[in-house]
Amino acid sequence: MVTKRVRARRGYGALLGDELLRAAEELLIATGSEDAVTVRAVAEAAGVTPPSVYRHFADKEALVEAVCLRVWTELSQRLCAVVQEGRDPFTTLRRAARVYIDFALEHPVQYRTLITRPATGPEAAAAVSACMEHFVDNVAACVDDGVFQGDPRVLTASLWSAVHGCASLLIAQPLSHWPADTDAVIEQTIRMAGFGAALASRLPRTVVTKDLATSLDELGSRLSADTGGNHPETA
Amino acid sequence: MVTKRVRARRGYGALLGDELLRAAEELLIATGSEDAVTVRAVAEAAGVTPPSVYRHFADKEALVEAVCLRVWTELSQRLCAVVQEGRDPFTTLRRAARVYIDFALEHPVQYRTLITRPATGPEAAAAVSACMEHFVDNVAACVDDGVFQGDPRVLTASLWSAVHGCASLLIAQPLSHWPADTDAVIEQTIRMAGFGAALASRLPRTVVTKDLATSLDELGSRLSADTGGNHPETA
DNA sequence: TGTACATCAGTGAACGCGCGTTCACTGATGTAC
DNA sequence: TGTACATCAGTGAACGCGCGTTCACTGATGTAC
Repeated sequence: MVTKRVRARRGYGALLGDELLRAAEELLIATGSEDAVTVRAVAEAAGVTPPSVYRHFADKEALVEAVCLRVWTELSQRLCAVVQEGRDPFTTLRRAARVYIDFALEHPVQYRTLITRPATGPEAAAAVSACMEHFVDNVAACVDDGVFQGDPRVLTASLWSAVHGCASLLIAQPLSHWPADTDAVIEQTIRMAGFGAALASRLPRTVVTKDLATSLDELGSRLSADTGGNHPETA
Repeated sequence: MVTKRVRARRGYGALLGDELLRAAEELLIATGSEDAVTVRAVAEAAGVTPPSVYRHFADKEALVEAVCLRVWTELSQRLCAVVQEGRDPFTTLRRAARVYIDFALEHPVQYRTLITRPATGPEAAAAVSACMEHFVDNVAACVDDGVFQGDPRVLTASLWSAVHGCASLLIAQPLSHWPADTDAVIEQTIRMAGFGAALASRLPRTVVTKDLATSLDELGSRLSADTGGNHPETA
């Protein structure tokens, strides 16, 4: 039982709306399960009785949708901030990927809830699209730069798959199946996706494994020499 | 209301166990939601009363776990079949990726349920590990072949991220944000992941976008010439 | 071949619970006169 | 400055529901004698 909330002054009733949203999100975090976010639990966490919730949200669905909207919006803002750092598109893309995964790992339950629930309301749908568009725009810029080739939306779908998949697996699956070094997995995934998207469109449908390996070795040493002899990270 | 089930002959009580499993899985498919799999609903679908379920499963949890085990086992078998086709490791890996994604899209709800729920029982955990190991073994073989470099478990984690992420996004997110051509997205993702894993470990930490693009262009035309002048798939 | 009986598959009714939601209400507070 | 009143934030009690689970039971069936 949480301390009872002091009733808002007249004209300030809307305050409870925010408090309910915060309470719902904290409940989600604390329990790790969307099922725990019940109207009753949220009301109690906010120090209020269940019917009060209905003064601010049409029903439970609207409450959960509002929570998701907050999270999508925050993610979207973070990605936007990355874009505004103004680096070249390829670097920006990799930075955005890292920010995306970090965000997901910082808010595992919220991320899972977001990505599982198709956004039902128009606002939430817009927030999802906004996230997506940050990636698409950046990928299109990579195509303009010549580093990627092909349909930006298809490329984005693949890149997003890798990034989302990495976050999703790290959240969902127990550590036992995974390498201990989470950071290495994230970095490897981002490099794989970025360079893979650049390379895949340039290769023929079938390649001989040995030829591929040899060509990649040559390419690697040439580019390493160009950048001052950095050695590839072959642990 | 489903037709009532004829009571099993004496000594054949275990039959109901299978029927309940099938009923539960069909319910999962039909409704698209794990929440719809209630003891009551499963019992009714099998033409039986709720208490009967407890003659075969300790509780609801055990029932759901058993359903998941079936699905993991089937996926594991399919991947095993791919490995046994006996192609070179890199090709096998790409085939396995395709089979994995196809399986997930054929069984979207089951796949989501599987990947969301950490396997609680020892049998299910073993089935998950088995799936994972198919990939790890194959990736290790690719390392032996020289096409990949680095820790097979880290490489596998990244490859699995891409493959799982592709399936997961296709299942979870509405079509609106996606390119219409699902098949193109899947193929692009698999190529990106495979070639990306091969390339990433060979590149220095930082590369100049322009140099990368030029080098990749050269590499692409050389490999295309080798295989008889196939043109890269730059739609 | 007949019959008593143990075993087994499945039932009917009920339990307590927590859920989302509704309804008529209370009592504080700002405002009009 | 005082007071009546409309408005507003939030309440208390209850509704019907479906859930997982338990319990004592029923009645068919194979088997031992």
